[in-house]
Amino acid sequence: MSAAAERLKEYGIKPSVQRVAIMEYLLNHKTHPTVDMIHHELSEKIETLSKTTVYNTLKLFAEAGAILTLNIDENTTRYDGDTSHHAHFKCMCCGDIYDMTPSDQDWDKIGFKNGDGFKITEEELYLKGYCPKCNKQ
Amino acid sequence: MSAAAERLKEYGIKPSVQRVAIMEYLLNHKTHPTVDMIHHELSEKIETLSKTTVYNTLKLFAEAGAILTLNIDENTTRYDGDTSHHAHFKCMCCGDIYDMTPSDQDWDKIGFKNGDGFKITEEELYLKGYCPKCNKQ
DNA sequence: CTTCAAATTTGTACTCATTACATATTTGTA
DNA sequence: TACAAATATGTAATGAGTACAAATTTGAAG
Repeated sequence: MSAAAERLKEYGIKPSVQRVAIMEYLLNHKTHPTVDMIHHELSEKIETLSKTTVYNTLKLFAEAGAILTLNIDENTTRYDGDTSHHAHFKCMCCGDIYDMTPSDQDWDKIGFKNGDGFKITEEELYLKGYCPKCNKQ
Repeated sequence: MSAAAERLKEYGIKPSVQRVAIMEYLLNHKTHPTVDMIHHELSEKIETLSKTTVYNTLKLFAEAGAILTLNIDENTTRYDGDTSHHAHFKCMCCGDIYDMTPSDQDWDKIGFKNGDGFKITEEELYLKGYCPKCNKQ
Protein backbone atom coordinates (compact mmCIF):
# COMPACT_ATOMS: atom_id res chain seq x y z
CA MET A 1 0.00 0.00 0.00
CA SER A 2 1.27 3.48 -0.81
CA ALA A 3 2.28 5.82 1.95
CA ALA A 4 -0.69 7.98 1.04
CA ALA A 5 -3.18 5.13 1.38
CA GLU A 6 -1.54 4.15 4.68
CA ARG A 7 -1.99 7.64 5.98
CA LEU A 8 -5.68 7.67 5.07
CA LYS A 9 -6.21 4.35 6.82
CA GLU A 10 -4.42 5.66 9.87
CA TYR A 11 -6.93 8.50 10.13
CA GLY A 12 -9.99 6.36 9.38
CA ILE A 13 -10.58 7.77 5.91
CA LYS A 14 -11.78 5.41 3.18
CA PRO A 15 -9.44 5.53 0.23
CA SER A 16 -10.56 6.42 -3.28
CA VAL A 17 -8.58 7.25 -6.39
CA GLN A 18 -9.06 10.96 -5.78
CA ARG A 19 -8.33 10.89 -2.07
CA VAL A 20 -5.17 8.87 -2.46
CA ALA A 21 -3.97 11.11 -5.28
CA ILE A 22 -4.55 14.28 -3.25
CA MET A 23 -2.87 12.89 -0.15
CA GLU A 24 0.00 11.63 -2.29
CA TYR A 25 0.39 15.07 -3.79
CA LEU A 26 0.56 16.66 -0.35
CA LEU A 27 3.10 14.15 0.90
CA ASN A 28 5.33 14.62 -2.15
CA HIS A 29 5.10 18.38 -2.51
CA LYS A 30 6.27 20.36 0.48
CA THR A 31 5.26 23.62 -1.20
CA HIS A 32 2.08 24.20 0.84
CA PRO A 33 -0.08 24.21 -2.28
CA THR A 34 -3.43 25.89 -2.85
CA VAL A 35 -6.57 24.15 -4.07
CA ASP A 36 -5.87 25.48 -7.55
CA MET A 37 -2.35 24.10 -7.66
CA ILE A 38 -3.48 20.67 -6.53
CA HIS A 39 -6.40 20.62 -8.92
CA HIS A 40 -4.34 21.84 -11.84
CA GLU A 41 -1.58 19.26 -11.34
CA LEU A 42 -3.79 16.29 -10.65
CA SER A 43 -6.15 17.04 -13.52
CA GLU A 44 -3.49 15.68 -15.83
CA LYS A 45 -3.71 12.25 -14.23
CA ILE A 46 -7.38 12.25 -13.29
CA GLU A 47 -9.08 13.95 -16.19
CA THR A 48 -12.48 14.33 -14.54
CA LEU A 49 -11.24 15.62 -11.19
CA SER A 50 -13.51 18.39 -10.02
CA LYS A 51 -12.40 21.36 -7.98
CA THR A 52 -15.28 20.72 -5.61
CA THR A 53 -13.81 17.32 -4.86
CA VAL A 54 -10.47 18.88 -4.04
CA TYR A 55 -12.18 21.30 -1.66
CA ASN A 56 -14.28 18.57 -0.05
CA THR A 57 -11.40 16.18 0.28
CA LEU A 58 -9.04 18.69 1.84
CA LYS A 59 -11.70 19.68 4.33
CA LEU A 60 -12.25 16.01 5.15
CA PHE A 61 -8.53 15.48 5.67
CA ALA A 62 -8.15 18.58 7.80
CA GLU A 63 -11.10 17.71 10.03
CA ALA A 64 -9.67 14.25 10.58
CA GLY A 65 -6.35 15.83 11.52
CA ALA A 66 -4.53 14.18 8.62
CA ILE A 67 -3.28 17.49 7.18
CA LEU A 68 -2.89 21.11 8.24
CA THR A 69 -4.73 24.15 6.94
CA LEU A 70 -2.66 27.33 6.68
CA ASN A 71 -3.98 30.88 6.70
CA ILE A 72 -0.60 32.55 6.30
CA ASP A 73 -1.55 33.72 2.82
CA GLU A 74 -4.06 36.58 2.77
CA ASN A 75 -5.84 35.54 -0.39
CA THR A 76 -6.13 31.80 -0.30
CA THR A 77 -5.90 28.78 1.95
CA ARG A 78 -2.86 26.56 1.77
CA TYR A 79 -2.46 22.96 2.83
CA ASP A 80 0.34 21.02 4.45
CA GLY A 81 0.69 17.24 4.55
CA ASP A 82 3.25 17.51 7.32
CA THR A 83 1.35 17.59 10.60
CA SER A 84 4.40 17.69 12.82
CA HIS A 85 5.00 20.60 15.14
CA HIS A 86 6.51 23.38 13.04
CA ALA A 87 6.13 27.02 12.03
CA HIS A 88 5.72 28.64 8.61
CA PHE A 89 7.51 31.47 6.89
CA LYS A 90 6.17 33.44 3.94
CA CYS A 91 8.54 35.45 1.77
CA MET A 92 6.91 38.80 1.04
CA CYS A 93 8.99 39.07 -2.11
CA CYS A 94 8.55 35.77 -3.97
CA GLY A 95 5.55 34.47 -2.04
CA ASP A 96 7.09 31.09 -1.33
CA ILE A 97 6.21 29.44 1.95
CA TYR A 98 8.90 27.63 3.90
CA ASP A 99 8.81 25.33 6.89
CA MET A 100 10.57 26.61 9.97
CA THR A 101 11.56 24.34 12.78
CA PRO A 102 11.64 26.05 16.15
CA SER A 103 13.99 24.72 18.76
CA ASP A 104 11.49 22.55 20.57
CA GLN A 105 12.49 23.42 24.09
CA ASP A 106 11.97 27.11 23.33
CA TRP A 107 8.64 26.57 21.63
CA ASP A 108 7.21 24.38 24.35
CA LYS A 109 8.23 26.83 27.02
CA ILE A 110 6.08 29.73 25.85
CA GLY A 111 3.73 30.70 28.64
CA PHE A 112 0.87 33.18 28.62
CA LYS A 113 0.37 35.70 31.38
CA ASN A 114 -3.39 35.68 30.83
CA GLY A 115 -3.87 32.09 29.70
CA ASP A 116 -5.88 30.81 32.67
CA GLY A 117 -9.04 28.94 31.77
CA PHE A 118 -8.24 28.77 28.08
CA LYS A 119 -7.98 25.33 26.53
CA ILE A 120 -5.57 25.53 23.61
CA THR A 121 -6.00 22.85 20.96
CA GLU A 122 -4.12 24.37 18.02
CA GLU A 123 -1.11 26.60 17.58
CA GLU A 124 0.05 28.29 14.39
CA LEU A 125 3.15 30.43 14.21
CA TYR A 126 3.39 32.50 11.05
CA LEU A 127 6.54 34.40 10.16
CA LYS A 128 6.92 36.86 7.31
CA GLY A 129 9.89 38.59 5.75
CA TYR A 130 12.45 37.79 3.07
CA CYS A 131 13.84 34.39 2.18
CA PRO A 132 17.57 33.80 1.56
CA LYS A 133 17.11 34.03 -2.22
CA CYS A 134 15.27 37.35 -2.17
CA ASN A 135 17.29 38.74 0.71
CA LYS A 136 20.51 38.63 -1.30
CA GLN A 137 19.30 40.71 -4.21
CA MET B 1 -6.16 66.32 19.82
CA SER B 2 -7.80 62.94 20.25
CA ALA B 3 -5.68 59.87 20.83
CA ALA B 4 -6.78 58.61 17.44
CA ALA B 5 -5.67 61.76 15.62
CA GLU B 6 -2.39 61.66 17.54
CA ARG B 7 -1.81 58.13 16.38
CA LEU B 8 -2.43 59.06 12.75
CA LYS B 9 0.03 61.94 13.00
CA GLU B 10 2.58 59.65 14.56
CA TYR B 11 2.43 57.40 11.51
CA GLY B 12 2.41 60.21 8.95
CA ILE B 13 -1.25 59.76 7.98
CA LYS B 14 -3.30 62.86 7.24
CA PRO B 15 -6.39 62.91 9.41
CA SER B 16 -9.91 63.06 8.01
CA VAL B 17 -13.26 62.57 9.67
CA GLN B 18 -13.42 58.99 8.43
CA ARG B 19 -9.84 58.07 9.28
CA VAL B 20 -10.04 59.45 12.79
CA ALA B 21 -13.35 57.70 13.39
CA ILE B 22 -11.99 54.35 12.20
CA MET B 23 -8.81 54.65 14.24
CA GLU B 24 -10.84 55.73 17.24
CA TYR B 25 -13.05 52.72 16.84
CA LEU B 26 -10.05 50.41 16.77
CA LEU B 27 -8.51 52.01 19.83
CA ASN B 28 -11.75 51.79 21.80
CA HIS B 29 -12.86 48.31 20.75
CA LYS B 30 -10.45 45.54 21.59
CA THR B 31 -12.67 42.99 19.86
CA HIS B 32 -10.58 42.63 16.68
CA PRO B 33 -13.47 43.75 14.49
CA THR B 34 -14.12 42.94 10.84
CA VAL B 35 -14.70 45.52 8.11
CA ASP B 36 -18.43 44.88 8.40
CA MET B 37 -18.51 45.50 12.13
CA ILE B 38 -16.61 48.75 11.79
CA HIS B 39 -18.71 49.91 8.87
CA HIS B 40 -21.97 49.00 10.54
CA GLU B 41 -21.14 50.77 13.80
CA LEU B 42 -19.68 53.92 12.30
CA SER B 43 -22.47 54.30 9.75
CA GLU B 44 -24.62 55.58 12.57
CA LYS B 45 -22.34 58.54 13.15
CA ILE B 46 -21.15 59.07 9.59
CA GLU B 47 -24.19 58.43 7.46
CA THR B 48 -22.42 58.38 4.12
CA LEU B 49 -19.51 56.17 5.17
CA SER B 50 -18.79 53.72 2.39
CA LYS B 51 -17.50 50.22 2.91
CA THR B 52 -14.84 50.87 0.30
CA THR B 53 -13.51 53.68 2.47
CA VAL B 54 -13.28 51.32 5.42
CA TYR B 55 -11.33 48.83 3.31
CA ASN B 56 -9.02 51.51 1.89
CA THR B 57 -8.43 53.14 5.23
CA LEU B 58 -7.62 49.92 7.03
CA LYS B 59 -5.18 48.96 4.29
CA LEU B 60 -3.57 52.38 4.57
CA PHE B 61 -3.25 52.03 8.34
CA ALA B 62 -1.85 48.53 8.11
CA GLU B 63 0.74 49.46 5.49
CA ALA B 64 1.87 52.36 7.63
CA GLY B 65 2.21 49.98 10.58
CA ALA B 66 -0.41 51.82 12.61
CA ILE B 67 -2.60 48.74 13.07
CA LEU B 68 -2.35 44.95 12.73
CA THR B 69 -4.11 42.73 10.22
CA LEU B 70 -5.17 39.34 11.58
CA ASN B 71 -5.77 36.21 9.52
CA ILE B 72 -6.77 34.02 12.45
CA ASP B 73 -10.34 33.85 11.15
CA GLU B 74 -10.80 31.64 8.10
CA ASN B 75 -13.51 33.70 6.47
CA THR B 76 -12.66 37.30 7.01
CA THR B 77 -9.85 39.65 7.94
CA ARG B 78 -9.79 41.19 11.38
CA TYR B 79 -8.04 44.30 12.58
CA ASP B 80 -6.27 45.23 15.78
CA GLY B 81 -5.42 48.73 16.92
CA ASP B 82 -2.98 47.35 19.46
CA THR B 83 0.35 46.94 17.68
CA SER B 84 2.25 45.74 20.71
CA HIS B 85 3.87 42.33 20.75
CA HIS B 86 1.13 39.83 21.55
CA ALA B 87 -0.58 36.66 20.37
CA HIS B 88 -4.21 35.95 19.51
CA PHE B 89 -6.61 33.25 20.59
CA LYS B 90 -9.80 32.29 18.76
CA CYS B 91 -12.50 30.34 20.58
CA MET B 92 -13.79 27.63 18.24
CA CYS B 93 -17.08 27.66 20.11
CA CYS B 94 -18.18 31.30 20.34
CA GLY B 95 -15.80 32.72 17.75
CA ASP B 96 -14.52 35.49 20.01
CA ILE B 97 -10.92 36.52 19.62
CA TYR B 98 -8.84 37.28 22.69
CA ASP B 99 -5.46 38.84 23.19
CA MET B 100 -2.84 36.61 24.73
CA THR B 101 0.29 37.99 26.28
CA PRO B 102 3.25 35.64 26.11
CA SER B 103 5.90 35.93 28.76
CA ASP B 104 8.24 38.15 26.79
CA GLN B 105 11.49 36.51 27.64
CA ASP B 106 10.19 33.18 26.33
CA TRP B 107 8.70 34.61 23.16
CA ASP B 108 11.76 36.61 22.18
CA LYS B 109 14.05 33.68 22.69
CA ILE B 110 12.55 31.34 20.10
CA GLY B 111 15.22 30.16 17.72
CA PHE B 112 14.83 28.31 14.45
CA LYS B 113 17.00 25.38 13.53
CA ASN B 114 16.78 26.27 9.83
CA GLY B 115 16.46 30.04 10.11
CA ASP B 116 19.78 31.04 8.52
CA GLY B 117 19.51 33.63 5.77
CA PHE B 118 15.88 34.45 6.50
CA LYS B 119 15.04 38.01 7.46
CA ILE B 120 11.96 37.98 9.67
CA THR B 121 9.95 41.20 9.74
CA GLU B 122 6.64 40.00 11.15
CA GLU B 123 5.50 37.34 13.59
CA GLU B 124 1.95 36.20 14.23
CA LEU B 125 1.09 33.55 16.79
CA TYR B 126 -2.45 32.21 16.48
CA LEU B 127 -3.95 29.93 19.11
CA LYS B 128 -7.26 28.14 18.85
CA GLY B 129 -9.35 26.21 21.32
CA TYR B 130 -12.00 27.02 23.92
CA CYS B 131 -12.28 30.18 25.98
CA PRO B 132 -13.06 30.10 29.74
CA LYS B 133 -16.76 30.82 29.13
CA CYS B 134 -17.26 28.01 26.60
CA ASN B 135 -14.89 25.67 28.36
CA LYS B 136 -17.09 25.55 31.47
CA GLN B 137 -20.28 24.47 29.73
C1' DC C 1 -23.66 -12.12 -12.02
C1' DT C 2 -27.33 -8.86 -10.62
C1' DT C 3 -29.49 -5.60 -7.70
C1' DC C 4 -29.67 -1.88 -4.92
C1' DA C 5 -28.51 1.35 -1.28
C1' DA C 6 -24.82 4.11 0.50
C1' DA C 7 -20.85 6.66 -0.35
C1' DT C 8 -18.37 9.48 -3.38
C1' DT C 9 -17.73 12.57 -7.15
C1' DT C 10 -19.09 16.02 -10.35
C1' DG C 11 -20.86 20.46 -12.35
C1' DT C 12 -23.51 24.43 -11.85
C1' DA C 13 -25.22 28.07 -9.41
C1' DC C 14 -24.62 30.86 -5.65
C1' DT C 15 -22.62 33.63 -1.69
C1' DC C 16 -19.71 36.84 0.06
C1' DA C 17 -15.17 39.22 1.02
C1' DT C 18 -12.38 42.10 -1.37
C1' DT C 19 -10.77 45.03 -5.21
C1' DA C 20 -11.00 48.04 -9.52
C1' DC C 21 -12.38 51.98 -11.19
C1' DA C 22 -14.84 56.04 -12.42
C1' DT C 23 -17.21 59.80 -10.32
C1' DA C 24 -18.07 62.99 -6.67
C1' DT C 25 -16.63 65.53 -2.76
C1' DT C 26 -13.52 67.81 0.25
C1' DT C 27 -9.26 70.17 1.47
C1' DG C 28 -5.65 73.35 1.21
C1' DT C 29 -3.53 76.89 -1.17
C1' DA C 30 -2.67 80.72 -4.40
C1' DT D 1 -12.78 82.67 -5.54
C1' DA D 2 -10.60 79.26 -8.24
C1' DC D 3 -8.41 75.15 -8.82
C1' DA D 4 -5.45 71.10 -8.26
C1' DA D 5 -4.56 67.29 -5.20
C1' DA D 6 -6.22 64.26 -1.98
C1' DT D 7 -10.17 61.62 -0.17
C1' DA D 8 -14.37 59.43 -0.25
C1' DT D 9 -18.17 57.12 -2.53
C1' DG D 10 -20.89 53.71 -5.28
C1' DT D 11 -21.16 50.32 -8.66
C1' DA D 12 -19.37 46.67 -11.05
C1' DA D 13 -16.19 43.02 -11.28
C1' DT D 14 -13.18 39.28 -9.39
C1' DG D 15 -12.28 35.12 -7.23
C1' DA D 16 -12.25 31.83 -3.23
C1' DG D 17 -15.20 28.87 -1.27
C1' DT D 18 -19.88 26.47 -0.53
C1' DA D 19 -24.63 24.50 -1.44
C1' DC D 20 -26.96 21.40 -3.76
C1' DA D 21 -28.80 18.18 -6.93
C1' DA D 22 -27.57 14.88 -10.35
C1' DA D 23 -24.37 11.31 -11.87
C1' DT D 24 -21.16 7.78 -10.86
C1' DT D 25 -18.89 4.34 -8.21
C1' DT D 26 -18.51 0.98 -4.51
C1' DG D 27 -19.58 -2.89 -1.85
C1' DA D 28 -22.50 -6.10 0.16
C1' DA D 29 -26.60 -9.32 -0.18
C1' DG D 30 -29.05 -12.45 -2.69
